[in-house]
Amino acid sequence: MRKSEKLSASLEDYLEAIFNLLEGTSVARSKDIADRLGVTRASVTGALKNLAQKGLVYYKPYGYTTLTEKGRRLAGRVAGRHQVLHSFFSDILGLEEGVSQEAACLAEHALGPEIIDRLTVFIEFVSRPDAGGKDLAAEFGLFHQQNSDDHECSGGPSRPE
Amino acid sequence: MRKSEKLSASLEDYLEAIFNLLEGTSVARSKDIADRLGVTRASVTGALKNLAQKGLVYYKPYGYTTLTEKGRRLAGRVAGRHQVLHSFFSDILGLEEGVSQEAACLAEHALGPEIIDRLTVFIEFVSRPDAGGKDLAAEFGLFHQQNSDDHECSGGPSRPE
DNA sequence: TTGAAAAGTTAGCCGAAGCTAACTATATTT
DNA sequence: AAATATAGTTAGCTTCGGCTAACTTTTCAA
Repeated sequence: MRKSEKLSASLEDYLEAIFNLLEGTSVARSKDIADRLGVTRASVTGALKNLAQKGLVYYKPYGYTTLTEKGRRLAGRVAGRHQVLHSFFSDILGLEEGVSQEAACLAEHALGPEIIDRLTVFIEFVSRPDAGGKDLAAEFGLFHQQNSDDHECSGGPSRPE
Repeated sequence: MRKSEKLSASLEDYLEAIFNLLEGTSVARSKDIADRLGVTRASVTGALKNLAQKGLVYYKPYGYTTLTEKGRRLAGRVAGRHQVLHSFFSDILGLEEGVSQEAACLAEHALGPEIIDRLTVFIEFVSRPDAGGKDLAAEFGLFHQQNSDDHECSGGPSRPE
């Protein structure tokens, strides 16, 4: 029962998608997973077989797909990482919803537990009611705004890159 | 000259490695790139051809490899992302050197310019001399330490995972 | 109830990025 | 200068994770 061999980013994505679909009352249909991840149904079938083989989902061709206990735990952790990152990007850095979500999706596979744990504590720290009588996020919002005024030259979106 | 088709994480790693090697007085030998990235020399050859084809490095079999102007710019940006992330993990979250480096390596490919820019400003914000008379990083260090005492149960490293 | 539409599966292909093994070129040592 | 060690290359294989096209199963509506 050890190691679990660490999932690929791709498989983590599938697991997380299933987890989220199952939460939203609806059932985890192959089509929905495909849509959510922007892949074809065929790819989903492949991934499900893979996850089933690893004991993370119950899979039966043409049947309902659900998570095993192990799969649910793992998926929950992935979703948790996502949540923490999203919260940091959104609530603290004050980035737009879309940007925050996308970045959280990408980064959630790259960052290990040490980072996520520490970041969690950091968010807690910054959000605690008595932060020396200041709201750090709000304060940073101001700082950032002033700062961007300094650098903004014309009106267009910066960084054509 | 547009799009540049966005490099894969792997190719960004090669580019960054070459960039770093070239900075450290030494020249970018294939063997060194291989060692640094933990891949075989054969893989390096493949990557170099690929990068050359994209106009990012000058490559001649058995010859010296250097960056083109375009390659240098791009590599610099990647290295910059790395630096920003490392600084955040290390200086603000107070994570160990090793953990910070590793995480920066992995995350640097996932996060877009919006995040990196904003994070840069955030670091600046937190590090500015007059942060309401407080050193946020140090304060967080304390907070985190107390906090971890609460959760630490036995003596061993947490999260056997 | 039957027949089309939608969902799911299968087979076979592709590109990326690694690897090994065997080869070639360059460097170093004697 | 010849021999050997080291660096670099090539060819061919593997795995992963997508894709398309064609097929099967299920669902649903006439």
